[in-house]
Amino acid sequence: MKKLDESLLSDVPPFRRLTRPQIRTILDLAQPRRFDAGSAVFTEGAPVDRFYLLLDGHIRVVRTTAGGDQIIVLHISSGQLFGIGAALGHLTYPAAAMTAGECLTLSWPNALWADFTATYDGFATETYKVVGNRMGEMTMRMMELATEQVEQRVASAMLRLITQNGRKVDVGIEIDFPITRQNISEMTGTTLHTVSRLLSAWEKDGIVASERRKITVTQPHRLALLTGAAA
Amino acid sequence: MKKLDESLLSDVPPFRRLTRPQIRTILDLAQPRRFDAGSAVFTEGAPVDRFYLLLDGHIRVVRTTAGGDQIIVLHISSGQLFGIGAALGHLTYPAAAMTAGECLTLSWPNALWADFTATYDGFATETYKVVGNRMGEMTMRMMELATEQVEQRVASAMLRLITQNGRKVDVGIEIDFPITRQNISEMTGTTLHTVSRLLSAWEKDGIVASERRKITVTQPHRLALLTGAAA
DNA sequence: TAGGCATATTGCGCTGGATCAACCTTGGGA
DNA sequence: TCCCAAGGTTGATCCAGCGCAATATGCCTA
Repeated sequence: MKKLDESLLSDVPPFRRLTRPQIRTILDLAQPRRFDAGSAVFTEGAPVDRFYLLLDGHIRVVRTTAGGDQIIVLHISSGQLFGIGAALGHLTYPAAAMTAGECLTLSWPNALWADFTATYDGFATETYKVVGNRMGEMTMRMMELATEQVEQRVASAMLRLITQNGRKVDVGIEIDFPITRQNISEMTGTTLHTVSRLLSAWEKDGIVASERRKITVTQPHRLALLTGAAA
Repeated sequence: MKKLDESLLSDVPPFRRLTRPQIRTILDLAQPRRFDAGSAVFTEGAPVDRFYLLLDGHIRVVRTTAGGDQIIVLHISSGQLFGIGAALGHLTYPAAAMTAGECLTLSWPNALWADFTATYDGFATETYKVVGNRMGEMTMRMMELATEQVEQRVASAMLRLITQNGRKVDVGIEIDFPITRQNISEMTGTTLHTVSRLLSAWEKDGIVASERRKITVTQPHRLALLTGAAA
């Protein structure tokens, strides 16, 4: 196995304040791994034994209800830690991590979590900042689910996707990973049928352009209007 | 101001592993305060300057949407830390803390957070365990909002209330603080009308008994059936 | 004791969006 | 080259629960 380059971690917030030798040490302890599109990095309920860093690709954090419905709790984009149950006292993962497209990860055994936080200044702080942000996003989602109409929720979800996972292309901003109507319905608490109808309508209005498993937002500002301007 | 007794903190998870002298030190740094029912300990968007411990009473963590709707994110019961934006890198409180009934709090300036976590073994770990639990509860709520019918959501919310904030009385389990139909609707993303109808129906069936601002669950197991047995 | 406000109840009509159903399109594998 | 499974579209129907409205009731203040 060839050595990992230190530059991999130098831009990742939790590691940003570290020296090259420190990063070298951490990399040498890491287990790199590649995942195919649509596979599970870990599953809901599995024992928390490692924590992960997403080097490349996109990951969906997914929970399944007793009734069998899946919902997408959040998306992880490259450069973020995930599966950090160790930091929150979880014994089992509360959700599954599914790859959206091919992914590269690093991971470390749980036992190293305490070492990292104790040894590397800023590691804990930066990590918990991420946790804080995710909690903030989750409360936003809760508020939307509780108070907004489906169209507004879907518009909000799409805006969040292009903000966090967008890639600029000539006709607008494209969601950086394969995504289906079904996926969007799992993010917004609706059905793929309704999402399909909304996207069709928006496409007719020139707000979005979509192909199979791919969505591009051509007029983000108009999408933003749909978000809350109905009031 | 009279001295606070050390026994106040000896049963609170984050402080449980500490010695008496350590607790003495922490108490001497704390600012105690009493709040009337229905007042705000802090408001959404206010700068995070202190973190709090609820000694007695109950607190609702509340966010308000752009459209003016309030939603209740979670409830804090006595013995829990809250307003711990300091631990998550928040500069402003992402939600307001409203008292449900009279409350007693201790609070410390943010600057002490780093001291506490560094000095007192287990303080950080225990605290982040609480954060982990709250995240878990939030994802549960999101799943319910996204996939379940109103009746199931309200039943789940009521069960959660009596589990976390219930007091055993002779006829059943009573919610330990004043709560209105409106409050419940703000927890479940519905209207006070629908909640009122549901409670009326349940009362007729002998599942709950309610007075103004007070609800007692007389048959928790039947409520649990309503939660998911509809499938 | 009266007045006023917060809380709760209940009826009615309407509609957003789920459900059911049929069919189309695309791309990858044999 | 053909097949077929995954993904997407669109029409028709139905109903849970929201919005609106009117009324009731307990509680606090003066």
